[in-house]
Amino acid sequence: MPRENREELTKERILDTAEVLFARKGYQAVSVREITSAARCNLAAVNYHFGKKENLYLEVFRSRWVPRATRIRESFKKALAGQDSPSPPKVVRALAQAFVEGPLSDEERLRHSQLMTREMTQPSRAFELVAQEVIQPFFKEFAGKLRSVQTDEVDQEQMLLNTFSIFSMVLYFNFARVAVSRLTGREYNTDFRARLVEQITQFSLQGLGVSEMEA
Amino acid sequence: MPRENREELTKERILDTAEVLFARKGYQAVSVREITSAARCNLAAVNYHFGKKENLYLEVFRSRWVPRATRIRESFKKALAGQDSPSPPKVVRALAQAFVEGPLSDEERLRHSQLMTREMTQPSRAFELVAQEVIQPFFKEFAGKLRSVQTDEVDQEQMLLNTFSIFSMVLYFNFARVAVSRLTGREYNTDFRARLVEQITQFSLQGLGVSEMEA
DNA sequence: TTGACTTTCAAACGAACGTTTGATACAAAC
DNA sequence: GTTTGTATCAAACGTTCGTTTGAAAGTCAA
Repeated sequence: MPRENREELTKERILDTAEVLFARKGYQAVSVREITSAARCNLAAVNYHFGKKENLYLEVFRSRWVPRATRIRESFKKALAGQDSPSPPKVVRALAQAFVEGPLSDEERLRHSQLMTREMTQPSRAFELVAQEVIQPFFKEFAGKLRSVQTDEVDQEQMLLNTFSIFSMVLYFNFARVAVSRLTGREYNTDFRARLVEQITQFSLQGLGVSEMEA
Repeated sequence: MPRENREELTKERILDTAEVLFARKGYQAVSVREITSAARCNLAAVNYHFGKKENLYLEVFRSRWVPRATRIRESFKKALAGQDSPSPPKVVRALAQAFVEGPLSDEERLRHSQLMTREMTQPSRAFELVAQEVIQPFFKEFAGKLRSVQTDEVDQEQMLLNTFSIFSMVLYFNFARVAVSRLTGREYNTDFRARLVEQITQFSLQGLGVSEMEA
């Protein structure tokens, strides 16, 4: 096995494992030993490849979280491709689908929103990365696509707050899925996810003051 | 100083300190030494009064979080007192106010929603307590007050999902206040909180399909 | 085959962790 | 005044933590 492959394999395995564990338990609750033994490599590998534990956490966001956020965003874009000014219902539905059904696996979605929620409740150095490279651009793009229709009446702050409102649902229905499943008594499967997309879409559209019949 | 007072003082001081730190940094990220030195007592006090660290965490929820949730709920009830079937706008506004302006101080609100968010993303033994004694009853009460107006059209699951949608905003605008402040460029002060109540109320009412003019 | 370089490994480092211990101080009961 | 029970304390317990070390194994160019 060539040198570059071997190096990559261990490093990548560590990143994959670390992301799962950090998302599930949080930074402090995961030990380096737990990561390396789950990734089937030596304890010293983390320090060799990443210098220290904190750098590994940051690298998880750089090399795993951000690309996944990009995939979600691409999925959102693709759903609206070929329409110069898509109607609000289409924009909102595209958003909800990208986040709740979207291109990710179920485990990936959970991981993604768990890591994000952790950074929002307790921002670390990774939050800068997340805010600058992902959230802010995406919010602007989303607000831009919505504003193209409902121009003058709604000022920029209102639009931003509306985006937060929609986004709060998207985030909540992902990270709080245990609680949601428990309280609704419904399993978190394909059917229920479709139902959640419906809920987010309809509630948001009405929240925005847009008739859903425009679609 | 009498025996019972002295005992209580230390124990209560530990609970107060522990709640602040657990909310801010999470269970694992807070050490017993950090708690006891911030509470100005001996290291062994935690084990003497609570047996072990995990019991202290649970007791924080029992003796601090739940009573605070009750205060929020009472505030919500009081705002609707004397009205046998309050209009949806009044119900929703009462909810938003109870959570965003409400009877708590700003720090208390942040603490409250941070602890809650932690339990939703990563349920511990405290989640059972929170779900059974607080969330479920409150959801039922809230849904009941809303349903009294819009009876037949909306089934129970729909009502529950609507409640989740509203609740997601309430939670989000509290726990993600750093991110919200950063992205809106607005300080989290009295004015902005009033603005957030307005946002949650209006967005939710429209989301529920209720004209805000009914108020 | 040698030498330079990269990666892996077992072992150990000091520090910090949650918890226990036994002594001490103190208030109330007899 | 002695006994009983409670609360606090400094000190130490064994364990686990993140990190470092130096040797071993491996790759590849010269």
